[in-house]
Amino acid sequence: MGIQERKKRERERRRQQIMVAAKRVFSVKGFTGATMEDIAQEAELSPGTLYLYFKNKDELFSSLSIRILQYLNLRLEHVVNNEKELTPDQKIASLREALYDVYEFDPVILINMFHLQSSDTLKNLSPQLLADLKGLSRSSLKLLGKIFEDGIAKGDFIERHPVALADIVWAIFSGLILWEESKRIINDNKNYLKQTLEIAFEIFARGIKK
Amino acid sequence: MGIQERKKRERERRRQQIMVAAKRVFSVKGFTGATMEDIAQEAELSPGTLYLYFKNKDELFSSLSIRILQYLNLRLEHVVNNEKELTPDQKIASLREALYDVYEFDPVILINMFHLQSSDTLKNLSPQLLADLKGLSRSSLKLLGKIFEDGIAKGDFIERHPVALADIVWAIFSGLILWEESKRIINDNKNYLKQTLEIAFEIFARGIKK
Amino acid sequence: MGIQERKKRERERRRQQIMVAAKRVFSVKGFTGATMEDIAQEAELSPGTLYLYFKNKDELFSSLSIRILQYLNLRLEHVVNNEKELTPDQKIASLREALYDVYEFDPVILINMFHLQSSDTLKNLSPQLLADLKGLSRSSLKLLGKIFEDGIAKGDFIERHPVALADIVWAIFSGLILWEESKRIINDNKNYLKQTLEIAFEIFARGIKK
Amino acid sequence: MGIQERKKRERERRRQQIMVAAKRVFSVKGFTGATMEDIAQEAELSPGTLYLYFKNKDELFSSLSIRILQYLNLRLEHVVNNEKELTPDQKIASLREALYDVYEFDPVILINMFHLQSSDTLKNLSPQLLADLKGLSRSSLKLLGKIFEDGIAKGDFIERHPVALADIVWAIFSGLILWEESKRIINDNKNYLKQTLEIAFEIFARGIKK
DNA sequence: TATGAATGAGGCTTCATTCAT
DNA sequence: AATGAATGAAGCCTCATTCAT
Repeated sequence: MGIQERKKRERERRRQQIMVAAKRVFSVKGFTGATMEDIAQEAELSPGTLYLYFKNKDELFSSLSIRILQYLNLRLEHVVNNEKELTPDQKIASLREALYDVYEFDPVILINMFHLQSSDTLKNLSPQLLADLKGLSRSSLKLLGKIFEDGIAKGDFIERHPVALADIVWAIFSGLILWEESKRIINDNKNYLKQTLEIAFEIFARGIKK
Repeated sequence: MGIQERKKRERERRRQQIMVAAKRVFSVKGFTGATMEDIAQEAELSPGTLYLYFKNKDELFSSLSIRILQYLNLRLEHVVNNEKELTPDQKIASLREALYDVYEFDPVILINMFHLQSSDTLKNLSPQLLADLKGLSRSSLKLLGKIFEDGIAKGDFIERHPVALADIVWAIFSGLILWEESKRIINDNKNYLKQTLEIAFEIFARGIKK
Repeated sequence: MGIQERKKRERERRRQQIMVAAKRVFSVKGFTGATMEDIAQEAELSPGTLYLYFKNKDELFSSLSIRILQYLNLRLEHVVNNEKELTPDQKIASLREALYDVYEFDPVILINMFHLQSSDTLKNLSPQLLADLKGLSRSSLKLLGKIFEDGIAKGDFIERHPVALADIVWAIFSGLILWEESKRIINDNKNYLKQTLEIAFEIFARGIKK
Repeated sequence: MGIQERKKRERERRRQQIMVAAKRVFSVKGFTGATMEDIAQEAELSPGTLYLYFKNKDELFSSLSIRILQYLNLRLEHVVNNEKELTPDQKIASLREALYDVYEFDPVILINMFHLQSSDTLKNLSPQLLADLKGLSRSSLKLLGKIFEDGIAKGDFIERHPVALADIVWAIFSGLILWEESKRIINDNKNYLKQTLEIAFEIFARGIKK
C-alpha cells in the first residue's frame, strides 16, 4: 500500500510537472504553435514520456483547462459559502477577487477556452476527460447561479433573465475587436485586462444591485 | 475602358466568392483545421486559384477581418453622424443595433480576432494589408470613443476612465468559461449570444447613463 | 506566296523575341528559377503565347542552345576556311577570337550546357530539336578537329592522342558545349574526363615549367 | 562517456548514410530532379528522418560540397608540405594526382559547384555552413597559390600575371570549385573569365606548337 | 493569333505519435 | 518508467500547361 501510494503520488507529481511546462509553452506559442517537442524540452523530459501521462496533445491541453476550472470551482464555492454574512458590495467584491485570481492563474484562459470548443479537439478526448470538463463547467455555472440567486432571494440583487449570468458580452465583442489596438495603447496587455475587469465590475455591480 | 472595368469587377467577384467560401469553412473548422483544399472545394475552385487572389492562407483569413472591420466602421460612422439628435437611450440602442448586425455578419468574429493577434499570422501579411488592419482598428476605436465623448460632452453619459470603452470584459471572461456549457443549455448558440448581448447592453446602458 | 512568306517571317520574328527574353531571364534566374510567367512578362506577351511557339519550357531553353551552337559553327567554319594562309600563331589567335565571341554571345553558356545534359530535359524535346542539337554538336566537334588536323598535317602542331584535339579547349570551354556528344563518342564519360585531365596537365606542365 | 561517444558516432554514421544516398541520387537526377522522397528511399529511411540530420534540401546538398572541399584541402595540404623536396615535374605530378582523386571522389562536382553558386541556394543555408563553405574555398585557393608561389620562388616555375596562379587550374578543374571565391577576388566575373581564357590560350598555344 | 485565368499534380517540410532499447 | 530516433501522413504552395474567349 505504502509503495502503491508512493508510486501514485510520484506519478501525479510528473503529471503536474508536465502540465506546468505545457501551460508555459502554450501561453507563449499558442496551441498550434507549440509542439510536443517544445513541451518536453520545457519539462526536461523526452517527447515519448509525455505520452505516458497524456493520451495525446489535445488531452494534455484540456487537462490544463480542467485544472483551472477546478480552481474556479474552488473559489466560487468559497464565495457561496461565505456569502451569507456579506453585504451586496462585499459579495460582488468577493466574486471579483475570485475571478481576478483565476485570471492571474492563467492569463490566456480565454484563448484556451476558445480552442477547447473546437469539435476537433473534443473528438480526441477520452470520455472520462470529456465528462470531467462538462461536469466542472456545469458546476461553475451552478455556483455562479447560486451566488446570484441568493442575492436575489435576499433582495439584494435585482432579478434578471437566468442566462444573464454570463452576459455583458458585448465586451466580448467590441472589446476584442479592439484588442490589438488596445495593446498598442496600453502597452501592457496584462494590466489592461485587469483594469478593464475592474471597471467592468463596477458597472456590473451598479447594474445588478438594487 | 469598358473591358478594363469589367475585368476588375469580375476579379472582385471572384475574390468575394472565395472569401464567402473561406468564411464558411473557417467558421466550421477554425483556422488551423481548415485546409486550403477545403476552401477551394467549397468555392468550387482549384487550390491554385486561391493563390491568384490571396498571397497565402493567413492573408485570405485576414481579408475576412478587414471586411468585417470595414462594415463595423461603416456602422459606427452612421451612429456618430446621427447621434446629435438622439436621446441617450436612442444612442445606446443605435450602437447596439450596429453591433448586433456586425455580429450577424460574422458570428465567429471573436475567434478570428484572437487568431489575428498571433504574431505568426501577422508575419505573413503584406505590409499593405497589415496597414489596412491597423488603420481600421484604430478608426473603429476612435469612432467608438467619439460616441461616448459626445455623450459625455452633452452630459448624457457619466464620465469614466478613457480605456473603459472596451471594458466590461469580465464577460469575455466568465461568459466564455461557460461558453461550452451555455451552448448545451441554450442549444442555440446564435440566439444565445444575441440575447446575452441584449441584456448586457441593458446593464451597460444603466451603468453609463447618468 | 507573298502572304505566306510574310506570315512565316512574322512568326520567326516572334520566336526571336521570345528567345531574347528567355535568354535574359534564364541568365539571371537560371533554368529552374525562371518561370514561364517571367519570360512572358519580359517578352511582353502572355504565358499562353509562348506555347504557340515552343512546345514546352525545355524546348524553349534548348532552342537557345541551338542558336549559340549555330553561332559557334559559323565561327569555326570561318576559322577552318581561312586557316590555310595563316601561321600557327595566327590560327590559334583566330580560334581564340571565335571562342571569345561565343562566350560574349552568352556568358552563361556553360551552365546552360550543363542543364541540357540532364536526361529529364532531353526527354521533353521533340525528335527534330534533339536531332538538331546532336547534329550541331557533332559538327562543332568535327570543325574543331579539322583545325587541329590541318595544323598537324602541315607540321605546325605536334601530334597527340586522337582525343586530345579538343582537349584543352574542352576543359576550358567547348568541351562543355560538347559534353553530351562527347559522352556518346567516348561512351565512358568517366575515363574520358580522366584522359582529358591527363593530357591537359601535360600541356599545362610544359607551359608553366621554365 | 562511452554512451555519449557511441551516440555521436552513430549519429555521424547516419549522416554519412544519408549523404551517400543523396550523392547517388543527385548525380543521377540533378538537384532539382531529385526529390527528398527519392533520397529517403535510396537511404532506406523516411523523408522525415532526413530533416533530423539536415535542415533542408539545400543544406543536404551543400554538405556534399563541404565534404569534397575538405578532401580537396587535405590533398592540397599534403602537396604543399611535400613540395620542398620534389622536382618541378614531381610537383606537377603530385598536384595532378590530387586533383584526379578529387574528381574520382565526385565526378559531378562541377555541376554541383555551379548549383551552389545560386543565391537561392545560399539563402537557405545556415550561417555556420555558409561560413564553412567560404572558409574551405578560401583555404583551397591559398593552398593552390602557395604551391605556385613556392615553385616561382625556387625558380622552377615561370612567373606570370598575379591572377594566373589559379588560372589554368581553374579552367581545368578547381577554378570551378573556387568560382564563388574567385568572383570575390576579381570582383568582375566576366572580365576574369576572359583574362583566364586569354592566359589559358597562351599556354595552350605554347603546348601545341612545335 | 493572342490572352490570361484556371488548373492540379507534386514537392518540401512539419510534427504528433510510436516503439525498440 | 524513460528515452529519442524514426515514422509518414498531411498541409501549404508553386508553376508548367491548357483552354475558353
